[in-house]
Amino acid sequence: MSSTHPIKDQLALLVGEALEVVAPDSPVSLEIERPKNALHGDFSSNAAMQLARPLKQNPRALAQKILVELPASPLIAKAEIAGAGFINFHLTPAAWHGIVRRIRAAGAGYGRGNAGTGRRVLVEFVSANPTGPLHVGHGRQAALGDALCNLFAAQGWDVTREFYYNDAGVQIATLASSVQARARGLKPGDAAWPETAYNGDYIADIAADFVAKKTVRADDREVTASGRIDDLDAIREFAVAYLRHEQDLDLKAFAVKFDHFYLESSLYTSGRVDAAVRKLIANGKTYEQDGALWLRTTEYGDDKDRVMRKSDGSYTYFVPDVAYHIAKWERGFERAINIQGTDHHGTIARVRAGLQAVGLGIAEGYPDYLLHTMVRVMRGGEEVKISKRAGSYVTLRDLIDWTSKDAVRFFLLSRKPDTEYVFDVDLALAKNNDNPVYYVQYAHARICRVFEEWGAGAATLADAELAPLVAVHELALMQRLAEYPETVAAAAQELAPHLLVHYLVALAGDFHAWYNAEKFLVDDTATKHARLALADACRITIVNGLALLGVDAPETM
RNA sequence: CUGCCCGUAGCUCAACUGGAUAGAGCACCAGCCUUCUAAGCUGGGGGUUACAGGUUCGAUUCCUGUCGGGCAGGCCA
Repeated sequence: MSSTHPIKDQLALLVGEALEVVAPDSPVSLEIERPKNALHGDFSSNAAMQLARPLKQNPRALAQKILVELPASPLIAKAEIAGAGFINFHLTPAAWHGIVRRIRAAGAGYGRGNAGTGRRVLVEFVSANPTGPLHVGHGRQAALGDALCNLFAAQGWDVTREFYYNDAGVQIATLASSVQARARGLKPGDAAWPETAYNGDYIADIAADFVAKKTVRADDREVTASGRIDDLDAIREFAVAYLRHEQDLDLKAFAVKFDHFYLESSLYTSGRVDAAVRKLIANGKTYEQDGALWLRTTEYGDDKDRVMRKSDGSYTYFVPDVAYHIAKWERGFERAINIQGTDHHGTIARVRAGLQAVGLGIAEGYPDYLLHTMVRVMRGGEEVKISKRAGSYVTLRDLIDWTSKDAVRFFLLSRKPDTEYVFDVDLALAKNNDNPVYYVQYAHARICRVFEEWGAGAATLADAELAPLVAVHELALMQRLAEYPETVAAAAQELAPHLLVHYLVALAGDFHAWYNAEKFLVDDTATKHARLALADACRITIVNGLALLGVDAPETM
């Protein structure tokens, strides 16, 4: 287990050397931990406790032997045995000063790793069908997906962002007939208004532009309206392009950019769906019953077999999904991550079963899924009601307009994806410490302001002596800064961007506490330079962390 | 009824994936004060980690059951 923590790594090496003498043949998982209680030092090792059983020795006695063999190091002020057999390390201030130098030398590279170097991952997210503007749930996906991509890229992965959608299914047919009804002058509530139609006002906008023969250009297509109201195909094409363009604007406002748009219909036209079905049949994983074709998904842990091809000859929705994921695999993505709402969790077993059943050697558990729950919106102390039937719902762009791209991103990333989130619009607008985005961005702005006041650039601090950094707030801040790389690594590995959000809030808290306790621009030059260097390291880390979340770090606020 | 997810301070959430006395922020209480950016700062009270068992040196974390909440359970997507 590599920790990626600069100081833990060095301590692990030291303990490892001692273990080679004390217990050369007993492999222990060398983990250096940070004790919760400050009295237990800066770091601890439980190696002696792990070895007690296999070596049949008292853990405290083992700890003593390890201590004796521990190489001397300028990092360690004191190492002692405590509790059941922990070895606790108390570090010298100089050990922490190395962090500041390391951060300032690495700059934008601080926190980057190489765990994914040479590996390709495809992240599929948003994937909204073009039937309306993006809503806040899509916003959560967009924030999660983009942050995850940034995190993987920071670990060296070759990342592709993909948006998958259907431009030809039942929902799209409904969209087309809704626009057609509007183009004919009908409104929701009229006797002739189709019962299943979408009622939103935006449908009328599309109809008006279609009649006016306008041209719309989306990121992946361009269509000019014919204006012929009886041509449902033409209406469908125009409406799809129109709403794709609307979604592009939503995504642009949210600063999310996709590498590819993948069409479900292309899986049919390219023959991929048929090929996948033939493969499943040839492998004996299917059977006919009641006029339908079934897939034996129970062979792969599903609780019942699933219909692939309905008795009317069309495929159920997960068949193209299987074909799509075969394509992902064949395109060379050893890893695929899908971000979806928890309401779709039923598809996971089916898609994975289909991928195993085709027998192409696709890794078990491919693809990964990151599921998220719904988002509710509070404004003025009341919940903003979302009613799809009435055609009124809070769009992603509403939320961005009411607050800001940064607030929406930060807030939507601040909770574990699988817990329900209530977005508080008033809190997102608050300019005080209750607002976590403000709190973090303000820490950055404060540092920038101090440097402006000082009047020279951070580069002039290259040779700054850091010995004056010994105050408790300074040590706490340096400890926090040292944890940044492993936080980024964990957030990527566990598909958990919220870990980085919590980290940044804590880092900002450490900074503000220090700022409140000490003045930086003091008369003593050595102290001043040391503090400015630490502030600069803090600034670099905040900028790097916010960038991974897709949040800006303004210099003034 | 079945499957998946969740349950931690009054509220919103953490807890480095099995470590030592479970931590922050709101809110509450008590002081302080306006300084490089101000809309505050410092301290304090607050917990049987839903409940009951189990696994082991050690459990918020892993296993079983119960209770409570969310989402699913279509030849819909």
